[in-house]
Amino acid sequence: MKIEIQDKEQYIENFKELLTQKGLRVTNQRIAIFNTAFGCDDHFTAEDLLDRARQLDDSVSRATVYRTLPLLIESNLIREVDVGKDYKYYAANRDAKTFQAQVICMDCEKIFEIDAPFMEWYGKTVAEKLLLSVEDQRLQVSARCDQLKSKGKCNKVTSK
Amino acid sequence: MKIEIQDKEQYIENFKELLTQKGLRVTNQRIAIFNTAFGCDDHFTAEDLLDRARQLDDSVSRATVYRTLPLLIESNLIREVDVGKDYKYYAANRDAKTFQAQVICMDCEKIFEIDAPFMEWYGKTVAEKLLLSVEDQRLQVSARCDQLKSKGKCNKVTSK
DNA sequence: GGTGATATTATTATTGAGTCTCAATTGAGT
DNA sequence: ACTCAATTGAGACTCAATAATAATATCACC
Repeated sequence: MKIEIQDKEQYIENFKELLTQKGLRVTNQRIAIFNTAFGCDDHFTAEDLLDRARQLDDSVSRATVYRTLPLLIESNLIREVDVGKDYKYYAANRDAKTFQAQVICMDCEKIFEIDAPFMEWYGKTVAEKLLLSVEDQRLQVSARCDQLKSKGKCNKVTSK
Repeated sequence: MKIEIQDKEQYIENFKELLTQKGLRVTNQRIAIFNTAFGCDDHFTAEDLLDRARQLDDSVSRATVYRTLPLLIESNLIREVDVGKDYKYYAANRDAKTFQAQVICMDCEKIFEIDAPFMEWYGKTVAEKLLLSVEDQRLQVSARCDQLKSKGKCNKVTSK
């Protein structure tokens, strides 16, 4: 689909602009990392991103991936998803949607993100009662996909 | 207060019973770790627990703390609290209350736990729509205690 | 009380995600 | 093309947590 490609071109232009605006350089590595991250349809870890980015540019190093991730998050091109594991997941922000709830299957590690505006209000209310100002919040649901598996709909991921 | 002490005695008896029921031994180290963990009024990390347990019994090792923690959790004597840091917090379960929401102050790392039955229902509903069965869930709120600090009520913790 | 099989332990080494250092390289303005 | 500060990759490092191992304690039986 042509529109998708044009979309991506536009996003990469935005990314380049953001870099120059911040006085940062447009390097091959940053572009490779951006293209990889933004091209991912699923949730990915920093290590996933490293592996995939190296397929575009094998000079990309782990340090650069970790250095570029905050840039991509800050510019709202990707989002960080903490599901209580000891590593973080990330996902491309292709549309303007925000999600406040994450459901993760403990078996296949598939992540579902859900818009939960009520929850946002709820957490804010709870925190304000404690005289705290909310910085960030999320509903984190750990689940199992027995039903999905029995229907053959569970995309079991290769073991890590 | 005498009642408190009796309570604790009863809990320690429960713990000893659980150990023997599982065919595990009642060792000095396990008792020291239990006493320390159950005696903590605040939230503590595994490392905190190690330090404090060693004040009772300096032979307690880090590995034993990490081995005993799951036992204490399984027997419902303490609970694990994941606040999105790269280490976990724990807290004694002195009463039968369960909490579904955690508010953590990003400045002083103080943790507030709140009973949020609505949240539990909400998460369950969300997961079931995805054909997933809920294993565990929590509302995680990251906040700042500016108001508490300005009132001198923020118990700033020593820097880690 | 002694004996042996078995748990349990402390010590040490290792893992794994993420960070830091620093010499070498590179992009962008001139 | 030249310059120089920004950026890089490689590898050492951190820190929480886990595994491996060899020493120690405990229990059942005598």
